[in-house]
Amino acid sequence: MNIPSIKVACSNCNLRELCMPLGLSADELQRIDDLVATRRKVPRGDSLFKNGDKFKALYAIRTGFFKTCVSSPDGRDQVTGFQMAGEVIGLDGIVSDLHTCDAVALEDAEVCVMPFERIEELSRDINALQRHVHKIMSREIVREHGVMLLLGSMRAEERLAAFLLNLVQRLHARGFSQSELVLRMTREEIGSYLGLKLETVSRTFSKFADEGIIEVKQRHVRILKTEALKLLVNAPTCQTH
Amino acid sequence: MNIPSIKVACSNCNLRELCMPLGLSADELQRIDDLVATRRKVPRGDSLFKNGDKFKALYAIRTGFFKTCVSSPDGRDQVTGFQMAGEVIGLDGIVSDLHTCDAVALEDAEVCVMPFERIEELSRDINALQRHVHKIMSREIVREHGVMLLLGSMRAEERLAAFLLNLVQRLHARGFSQSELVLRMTREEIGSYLGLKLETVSRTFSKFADEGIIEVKQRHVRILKTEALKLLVNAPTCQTH
DNA sequence: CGACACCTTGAAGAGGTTCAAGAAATGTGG
DNA sequence: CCACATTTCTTGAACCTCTTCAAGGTGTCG
Repeated sequence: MNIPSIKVACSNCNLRELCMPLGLSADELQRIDDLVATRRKVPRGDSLFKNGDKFKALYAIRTGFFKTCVSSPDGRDQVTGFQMAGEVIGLDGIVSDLHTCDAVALEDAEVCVMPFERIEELSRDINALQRHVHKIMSREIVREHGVMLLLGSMRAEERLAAFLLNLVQRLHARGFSQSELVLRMTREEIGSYLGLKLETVSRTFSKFADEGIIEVKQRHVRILKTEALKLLVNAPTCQTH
Repeated sequence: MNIPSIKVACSNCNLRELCMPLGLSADELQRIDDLVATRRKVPRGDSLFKNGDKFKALYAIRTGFFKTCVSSPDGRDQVTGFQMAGEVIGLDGIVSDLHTCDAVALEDAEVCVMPFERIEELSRDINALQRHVHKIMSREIVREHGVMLLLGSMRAEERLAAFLLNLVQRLHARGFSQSELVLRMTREEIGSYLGLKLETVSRTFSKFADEGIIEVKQRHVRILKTEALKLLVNAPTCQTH
């Protein structure tokens, strides 16, 4: 009775409410268990998939932390997102049957492999799953709208403030602290995501620390004044008129 | 026999190959005709939907030109895309049942209203439609990755060059010229999309014109050296080492 | 024709980058 | 377990791109 405990099953996964729809019948739940073909471990630094890889599956992150990044023909690259437990990656591959970005584990990770054919098959039968898949994709579109707003119209401090608030908010939803976090990515990766150079990220961290808004020790960040960060995001270039 | 000619029908729409899947059976095609509930005219300057509106349908653009834009709580806004005939808008509304951006017609437009409930219903039966919906959403995600790369790592000239190339390429796919185009948006809207100020957009247009790469007369642009634009996009800050 | 929106151009200024050097942490191999 | 190599982070100073502010020109529509 302990060997079957290895069995991959959404029904008893504590992340289910993050990556699967709610309110499924017992029968539907059982069928969804079959969705996850296997699990796959990805050691820190390895890629789950790369630009150009054939698209076969979506991946639900069980543990660990990822970044996704695209690169232009001339070698520049851009981090398009950081993903944590319960989030789904691989959506970029659907349109052309090839992945168009790299997904790199920033710490040892494990993902649930959900073959896309099977997702499509099942979501024809289970309305809640169909709706769920649509929502996941729409959520990603809306998230990217937010990043475009950030990249297109915010200044360095606002970008970093928005970044920190977004991270703690997502971590908090997973039971972690609202005020303390450990960055899993380098300053350079943060900079790439935010459209800034690593020096600017570092300087801005220091500035926030000087102002008593946060405490920074390498990758350990403690937020002392959440309100100050929120103010920074919503009140741009100090217009008081 | 001429009143029914008003009937909304994908099966005899010349844009079908842009917004609908290929290789449908006659039967499937007939059922897809029912997808489009109505058409809706949107005069220039009006919104098709606004941030906060209830999400009910996706819209396929039949004629005209749209911009979509999001805005932050403090009033900044960001153009997230420009859409033309054959493209589908409204995907942002799926996740929360509310639209999270505005879709504004930049010229008199007409759209096909496709109630989302009906899309979901039909795509459970017609595999090609299901796959198509997934691809449309994935395509939007990939497009936004490209915009993030542009906003995060390109300089003004590269951004504008990429923007022009993208526009003509899409226009060309619709049977228009490869080298001549009429901008439907203001410099300010271009700037918002590209993360630049309108003056920078204007100056960069002038610079390209001085260099003989394009001709600009207000909103009329003629591309004289496509290759020069492509070079600008792929060869950044003149690194030759 | 006049009002309004849109576009262009110049000059000064700011925010972020680049280049450079050194400090701190991390990992590796003996 | 320590020493060394490597990666990551911080900070300063000079520079550059884009922005801001301002003024004038162009086009359009009632």
